Amino acid sequence: MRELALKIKIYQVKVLSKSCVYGLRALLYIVSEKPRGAFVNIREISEQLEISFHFLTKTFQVLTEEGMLRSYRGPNGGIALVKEPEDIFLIDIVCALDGPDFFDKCLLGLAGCGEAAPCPAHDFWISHKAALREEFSTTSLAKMGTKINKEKLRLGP
Amino acid sequence: MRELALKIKIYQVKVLSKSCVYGLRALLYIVSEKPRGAFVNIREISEQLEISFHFLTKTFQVLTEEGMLRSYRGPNGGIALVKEPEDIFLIDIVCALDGPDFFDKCLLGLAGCGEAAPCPAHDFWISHKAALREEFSTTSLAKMGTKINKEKLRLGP
DNA sequence: CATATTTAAGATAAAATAGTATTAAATCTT
DNA sequence: AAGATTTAATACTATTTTATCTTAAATATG
Repeated sequence: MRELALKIKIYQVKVLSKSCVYGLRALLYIVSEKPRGAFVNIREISEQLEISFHFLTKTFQVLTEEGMLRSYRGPNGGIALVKEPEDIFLIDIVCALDGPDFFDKCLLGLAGCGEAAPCPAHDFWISHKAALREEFSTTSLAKMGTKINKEKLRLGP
Repeated sequence: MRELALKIKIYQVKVLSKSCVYGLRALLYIVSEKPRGAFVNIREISEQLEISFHFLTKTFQVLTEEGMLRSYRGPNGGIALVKEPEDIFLIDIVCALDGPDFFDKCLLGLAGCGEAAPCPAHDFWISHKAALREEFSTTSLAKMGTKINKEKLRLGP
């Protein structure tokens, strides 16, 4: 009897890490659903967005270390935004969770790629990444929160 | 004596997988350095671009399975492009190695995100990913090869 | 003060990705 | 035909990312 080999390939292209995506969704949830400066229960967020509680907790810990969130233990505790939503931009969250060089490095991963010694993809890639960086740098949590409520956009399943 | 804990965080944002980047660089090397249709020694490529020989071999195997390359064993063997460099586009390589949905899915990873039920990032993300897809779809290996030679662009260290 | 609630921190496990090594098969050269 | 060269295929190891679990610390409440 011959064996039938079936190979299935799972494709995945990453742009942002899971941690980063969870962080973005969670903060968008907070600004769109909760009053300003309120401490929000992590468990509630994890249930609403169907994200693992412990994983989300660790993600928030990074943001707390970075000074973006403050945390409060005990009953009615949780996490809260330190700054006003107008002053927090998407890029801040991405930088905190995925590093400062988001869309800022060579597509081909060559060290020192730049005007002086460009890789073949340099000039078309640089224009797109600059545009994306601009977009992320100028879009605040407040703006997104308003948009989410007005257009009834979804953050979870 | 107290212990001094030093935590170093390595940041990495992935756009393309290593395998995909290696594949792109390798094929660009072939079209910019070698005569058309020639069989190119994998070892040579790996040494020129400083990529692990075995890893590159595995990457080429995928491209061979996909029908983009043909391979030839034995002395003076190697791999060669099946189609003309004019007819191979960057997106073909990316699709073969990183999957067909490059820049084609929701930034926040929400299944079914689209016009009907968009996530908050949908409309600004969609325009950029469309532009990138367009760029990758219309840039051929031949075009890149010419450009690399004319502008003396680099593919390795 | 005791207890319940909640985040913090660390340990561990699972999954995905990247890299290495070994053996087999095909082809050329002599 | 024998041996050398080179890709193919498989197995193994290491690293990184993601996810889970457990314990500790802080806080509020009765």
